[in-house]
Amino acid sequence: MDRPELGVLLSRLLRDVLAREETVLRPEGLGMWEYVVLAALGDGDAPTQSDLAAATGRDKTRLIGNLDRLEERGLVVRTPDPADRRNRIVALTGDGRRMLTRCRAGIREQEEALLAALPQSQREAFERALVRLVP
Amino acid sequence: MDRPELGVLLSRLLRDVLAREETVLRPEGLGMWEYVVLAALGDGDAPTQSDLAAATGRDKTRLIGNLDRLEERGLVVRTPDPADRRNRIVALTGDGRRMLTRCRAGIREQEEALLAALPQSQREAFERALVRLVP
DNA sequence: TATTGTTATACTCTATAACTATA
DNA sequence: TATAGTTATAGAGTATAACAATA
Repeated sequence: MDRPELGVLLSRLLRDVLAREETVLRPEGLGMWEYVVLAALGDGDAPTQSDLAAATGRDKTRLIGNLDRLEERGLVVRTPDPADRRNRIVALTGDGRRMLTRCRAGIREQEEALLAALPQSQREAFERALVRLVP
Repeated sequence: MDRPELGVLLSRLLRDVLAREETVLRPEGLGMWEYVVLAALGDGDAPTQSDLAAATGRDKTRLIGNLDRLEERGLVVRTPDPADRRNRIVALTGDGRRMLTRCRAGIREQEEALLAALPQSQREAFERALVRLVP
């Protein structure tokens, strides 16, 4: 098949997807990485900041600013771990969970709009292939 | 279908693709953007630096460092446009074209290796969908 | 001594605004 | 005056190392 290189196609598509996500997140005053952090917390397995850094593929030092801002806004809380006082347990607040639910719905809508350009069978193959290719 | 968000899937896949490209480009001493510039020149339509900036979606000021380095290595030449002396025509040299051909072949190999994980029909649907989705 | 969270520093990219030479 | 190419400066994002508290 003759087509542009994967790097070119994927980077352009990703730019489009991120721009669509931003139209959802900006009205909520949420940055991209802040959303990623909320989403990781919503998925459960990220008790400490170290775990959270690993789960989001981010550096622990870059996480701190995001958590500071999210905590200021009352979307997450950091509480010292009684078992090991070096750790700080990060958790969503009620507001944080509602924010996450709202953003996820908006992003899902954006994805539907984007993928609507594909015939159904091609769309399914695309999604399956993506999941299979991702490391 | 229940799957991770497109942004997550695409950014991970793109990271993998770029890492594979780098294994091809690094031995040639070529940076990612330098390769992008060579590829745009190889595709023909990019006479002036302005055109080249537009074709690669890059800023004209960021292009300059890449062109400087490529010219030092003898992979491209910049010649003043006799018709409008403000313009500088950028063109591949013989070495530049050979470098491009070599890198393209290596990158194509890497893509084949990556896509080999997919059954043939799914792979074809994936590639068609990608091309259709890209803006 | 090793680890968690934090702060500080430096380095890379990028964006913006000036500057030149041509038109 | 406007444009192509260049240079310089400042800003964001990232990586690295050092630090305090705890184990």
